[in-house]
Amino acid sequence: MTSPHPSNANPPSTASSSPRSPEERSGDATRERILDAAENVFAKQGFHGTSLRDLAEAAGVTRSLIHHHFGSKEGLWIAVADRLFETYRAWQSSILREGAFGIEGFEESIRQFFLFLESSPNFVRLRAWTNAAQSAETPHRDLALLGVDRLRELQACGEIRSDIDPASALIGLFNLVEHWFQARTTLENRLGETLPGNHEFLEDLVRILIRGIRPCDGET
Amino acid sequence: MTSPHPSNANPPSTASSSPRSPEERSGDATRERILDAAENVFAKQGFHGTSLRDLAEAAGVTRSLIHHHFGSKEGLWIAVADRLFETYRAWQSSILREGAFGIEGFEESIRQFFLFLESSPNFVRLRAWTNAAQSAETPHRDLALLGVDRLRELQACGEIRSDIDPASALIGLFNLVEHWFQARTTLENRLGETLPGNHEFLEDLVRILIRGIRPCDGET
DNA sequence: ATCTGAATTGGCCGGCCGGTCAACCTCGAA
DNA sequence: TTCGAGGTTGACCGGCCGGCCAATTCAGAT
Repeated sequence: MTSPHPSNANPPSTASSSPRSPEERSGDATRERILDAAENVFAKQGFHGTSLRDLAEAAGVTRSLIHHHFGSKEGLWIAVADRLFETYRAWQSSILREGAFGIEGFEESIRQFFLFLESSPNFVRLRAWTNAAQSAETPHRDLALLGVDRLRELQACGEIRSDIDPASALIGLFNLVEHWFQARTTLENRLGETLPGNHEFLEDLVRILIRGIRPCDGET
Repeated sequence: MTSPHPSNANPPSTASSSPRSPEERSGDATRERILDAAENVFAKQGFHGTSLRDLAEAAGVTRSLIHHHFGSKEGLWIAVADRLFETYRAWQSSILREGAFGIEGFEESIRQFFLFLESSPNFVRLRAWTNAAQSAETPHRDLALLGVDRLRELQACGEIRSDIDPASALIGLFNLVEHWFQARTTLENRLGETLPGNHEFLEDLVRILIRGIRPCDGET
């Protein structure tokens, strides 16, 4: 954003903490309000299932204002996706970089990723929409490949069985956790009370995956 | 001004531009043709991303004809989904009922399900859309619960470790396979040539899952 | 030959879509 | 006090949407 006067970058009214103030004329606050509302609506209805009028009503603003701040419906969608994905990227990066090494680090990654998705239903649903549309999406090759490298190191140390591709293990981890939340509604319909709770499933999943990728006794 | 005399205003009888096939006047054949085309378009673009005009053009018919045969856009969507889902149901049923017993039967189920999804990309994509929309969908509780029972029997025989919920194992199986195909495009962007091929991933997946759910030596 | 009913068509409708525009409001800088 | 820039609004546009309908075609029964 090009600002003609960057020297004085104070918030306009210092004590505007009241959330429902009708004199909220701050562009930044309005942007945030639109983003928050759009995130919920887009996550629920997808891009094509959502109209600009839906978004304007949810945010309590006029259509023109959305266009003023985000240029177009697609611009708003991208802004929503970028914000959600940036949160995710930061999370994943911290998991991969500061996570403990060894097989315990792998287990911890599963739990962390599970808890993150559990706390971000909008992210899960937006991912489901982009999955269905098979949209290009930002690559993040670096982080994914970093994860594969981590597993490859573990494999070299004999912590992971040698007869599987580390990429398969990584994909399995991410797919299992992500699809658990994406398919939860469908699974509830099909399994009813037989469906495990979130934490029960997480523990079973960790048990299965950890034993599944470890070498057998005496195996290198 | 619109002419209020529709009786003989503009006779379009002379020289119809597109010569339709003379024998193609069978209602059933047309229905099938519309269903086939709609399956491809819906799978690619989803319900809200597809217009009746898209569908008519893809099927080579007029909009009115679609309305005549299926009542509405939603009726066509449901017809497409029903046809795909019925194929899937028959498959799953045969897998669960005639599949070999024992842990080999479980392994065989993974492979069968994998091959089925590999051969039905439209089914995979339609499932992705319904997942994202979290639409109700037909329950099929019976088949899912039958699978859980199968695994519970195996667990009682000591073929499956006792410290996991059979439902978790079943969900893991289905989620892994289905999400592999649903997320394949995204994974290609992220992993590039590091992404395993279909069959390599299937074999790794079987290895991980089978060892992951088996009891340890000496364990009941 | 005639009738009949389903298959099929083009044209039309009201309504919603995303987007644009000129104006208005508000407030801080000059 | 003036001024201007950004925030905000409502009205408006052309176009596409799903759906509806009267008219036409045609295969097969009578």
